[in-house]
Amino acid sequence: ENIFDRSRMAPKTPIKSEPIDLSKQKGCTPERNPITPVKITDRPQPDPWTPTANLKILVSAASPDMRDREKKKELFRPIENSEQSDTPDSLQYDIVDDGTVDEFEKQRPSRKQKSLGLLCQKFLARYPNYPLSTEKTTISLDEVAAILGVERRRIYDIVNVLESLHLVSRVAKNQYCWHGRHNLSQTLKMLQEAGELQYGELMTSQHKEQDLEYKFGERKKEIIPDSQDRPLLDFSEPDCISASANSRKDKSLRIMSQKFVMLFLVSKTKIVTLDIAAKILIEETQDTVDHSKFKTKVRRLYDIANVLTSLGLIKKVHVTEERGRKPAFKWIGPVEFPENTDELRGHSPTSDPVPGTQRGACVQYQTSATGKQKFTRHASFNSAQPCEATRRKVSSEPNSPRQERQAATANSDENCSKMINLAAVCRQKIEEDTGSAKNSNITLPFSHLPVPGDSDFCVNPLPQAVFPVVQADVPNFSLPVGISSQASHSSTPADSNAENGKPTLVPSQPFVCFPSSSLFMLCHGLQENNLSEPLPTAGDLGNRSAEAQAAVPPTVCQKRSSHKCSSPSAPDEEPAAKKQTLEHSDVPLSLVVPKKPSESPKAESSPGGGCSAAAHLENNHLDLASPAAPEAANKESTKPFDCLEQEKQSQSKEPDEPSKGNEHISKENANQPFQPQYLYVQPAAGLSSFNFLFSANQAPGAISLAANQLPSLSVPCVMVPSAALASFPLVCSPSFTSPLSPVPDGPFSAAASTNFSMSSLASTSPVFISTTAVVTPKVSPAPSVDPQQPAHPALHLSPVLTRSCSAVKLDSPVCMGHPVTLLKLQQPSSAPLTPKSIRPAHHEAFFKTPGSLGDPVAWKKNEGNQTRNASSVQRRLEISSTSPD
DNA sequence: CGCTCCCGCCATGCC
DNA sequence: GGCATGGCGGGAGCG
Repeated sequence: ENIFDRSRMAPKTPIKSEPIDLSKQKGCTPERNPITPVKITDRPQPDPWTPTANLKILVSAASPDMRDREKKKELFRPIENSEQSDTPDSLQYDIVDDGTVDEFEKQRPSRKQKSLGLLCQKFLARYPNYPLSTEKTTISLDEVAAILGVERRRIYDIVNVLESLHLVSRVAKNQYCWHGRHNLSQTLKMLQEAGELQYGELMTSQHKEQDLEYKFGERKKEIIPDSQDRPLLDFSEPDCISASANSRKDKSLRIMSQKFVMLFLVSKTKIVTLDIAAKILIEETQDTVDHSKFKTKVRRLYDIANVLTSLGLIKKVHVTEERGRKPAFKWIGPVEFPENTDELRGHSPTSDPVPGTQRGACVQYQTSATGKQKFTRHASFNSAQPCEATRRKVSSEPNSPRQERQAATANSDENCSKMINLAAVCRQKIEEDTGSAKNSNITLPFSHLPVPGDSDFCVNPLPQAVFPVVQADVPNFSLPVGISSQASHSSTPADSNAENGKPTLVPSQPFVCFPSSSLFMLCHGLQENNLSEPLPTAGDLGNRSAEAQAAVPPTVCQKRSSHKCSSPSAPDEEPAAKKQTLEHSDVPLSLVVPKKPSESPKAESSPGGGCSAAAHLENNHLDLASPAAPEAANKESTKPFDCLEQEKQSQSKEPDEPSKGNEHISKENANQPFQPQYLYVQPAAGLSSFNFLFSANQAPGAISLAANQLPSLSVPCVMVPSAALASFPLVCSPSFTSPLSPVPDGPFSAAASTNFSMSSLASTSPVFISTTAVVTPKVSPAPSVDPQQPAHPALHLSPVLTRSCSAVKLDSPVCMGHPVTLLKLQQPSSAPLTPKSIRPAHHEAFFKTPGSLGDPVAWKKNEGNQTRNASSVQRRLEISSTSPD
């Protein structure tokens, strides 16, 4: 024990680093020692803090209780130091304590020393933030309780909150599995998305507490009936876990924790006061809010807040209002999540626990290196969780059994409010569907989250994560083909490939809308710039390329996928994407396009017929692009598409926002990213009733299909039945595929992509499929700007992909993934596209900035990436055209 | 004085 | 019935 403590002590000071984690395992971290002088002092003192130390030790030996106390004390000290200080005071502080009271203290450690927050820090210090995927750390509640010197009850409080964020998962009685923060980003992303669905509007609109309260109350009741009970996100644990364990009733603390986090994520200000949060949470749960309940809720929130504070996700602040000063908490964790959490991870280890910093950084980071890492990690991650991984994608939830259950339930149930859960559900479904239908491969990347696409709904993001999508996308194309490709990449290069893949395909598409009945849209995401994030690698290149890619995405994606496999290029691309993000974050996408895919393509190739498809894809994208593409390169090409879309949009627009969004996007895109382009396909042969729009970006695949022979298309989109639509304005499609897709595994991932089958379509109702949310990126620039875009055809869309990744699943039956075959879309190339009006020049004008979109939030422009994209969904597709031809 | 929130009773539910 | 969980709220530490 002594040893243990010591190590800890040393580190104390520097809080930042993750000393904690390391400490325990590694012992002392070098860092620490050096860091604080203070420590040194500490060290010198051997074990005994106080003169009586020795005596104490003896006593403790005799008495377990004493021992515990001592432990506590010691433990606390370190922690306190770390926290409180950074300053040397800590030493003094400690010393003082020791000296003064010694025993007394032991007996009566100050309340602070016993706080849940400190306890949680101690707890966290025992485990690495980013444990190797391979190692699974199991936590024994009894053991931990004993070590930390607290009753088990307290450990439950901590673990429940950690579980809500997926830092741990329950494996069995008394046993929890430590996952660390690898999935934190994803989890947060999911929560953000879920939160937006639930609270987004409210928050967006304003923070006012009251407003919120009211709104929430109303909404929740309306919307979320059930959701409350079940965890929005389930995090399930690994498949492995016994399902039985979970069976119990939902843990309110866990749900509460998630909701609480959601509030932060949705909040513009990132500050949430306890009373508001309590009210909101109470309302959800119950109608009656009596004072006592309120008090209880607040107490719980304190518990949760303490843990979150220890995690470095929030910090306490005070908000002064009319009524006075109110306690509140501010979110200091990551705001935008790349989908990949991984990035962070990579860094994090180094850095520390203090989340704030890192996280914030995350976004920024995205350097190539990071990106790579990410992927890699994912891969590893997946591997780690084999079972699940396969099925679900990694990202989202690892666990499966539960999830499955939930999913199932959800499906059946309907969970309710769909909107709310929609995203999640959709995702799952998609996955499931795909899986079942296809292979299961689907694994999709989705895992990330579904990104919602729309501005409204989806707030988030899409971003990065997406990548996986790509893969998915690929698969989409044609399974057969896709698969091959996927497989290949998966196998290969693995990460890179995967990454590439993701983007490629489908990136993310954002969503769909549709009012009109007969239309069917497919959008790809565009990627927003961000998306790309996934791509880590090359950073630089990436930027541009990414942008370029973004524009191109679809095509690119495909290419990528293929490329990836084959070549290195892939990596680059990804990175690029990221960069884009970084750079342009704002911009989402541009339409343009891209082309280029071919560049690398090939390699992978495709195998046979299917392959051919794949191959085609590339070609296709070309095709797609072609019409546009060639131009695309120029950017102008896009126009046509735009036109179509616009029209549609106009029609569809129902949602105003969307349109706006689009516009915005476009502008942004202009910057660089791509715009999403869409191809409008007239109903051709079989589709009589449907019109299709493909996003140029993604389109490739799809299109290609049409053009080519693909027997069936698989689009990574989601389909929604019109009926469903009615209720909802938008649907996002996740790009399924993509999302995370780490897919390394391969097969599935590909599978993931959804296919739509005509049958589904049959309904005539309008459907939208989007892959990515991309939406609108800023197109405009393209024309003029060529600079960016032009660049890297190779890139591929990655960015887009990313976003799109998040797929949405629909609960409704609608979704599905059947393969659709659109055979006919004729349009192979450009023709279809149409351009109705493209406004090239204007595009910028058209596109509104993100801001215009409704959600400002989304806009985080910053890198933002992701978000933006999401919103795009609705947007129209405007593309700028530039001069195509 | 009031914000925090520790502490532990006790309900719930699995085994 | 025993045990693991975890809801809950009294009431005390602390600023």
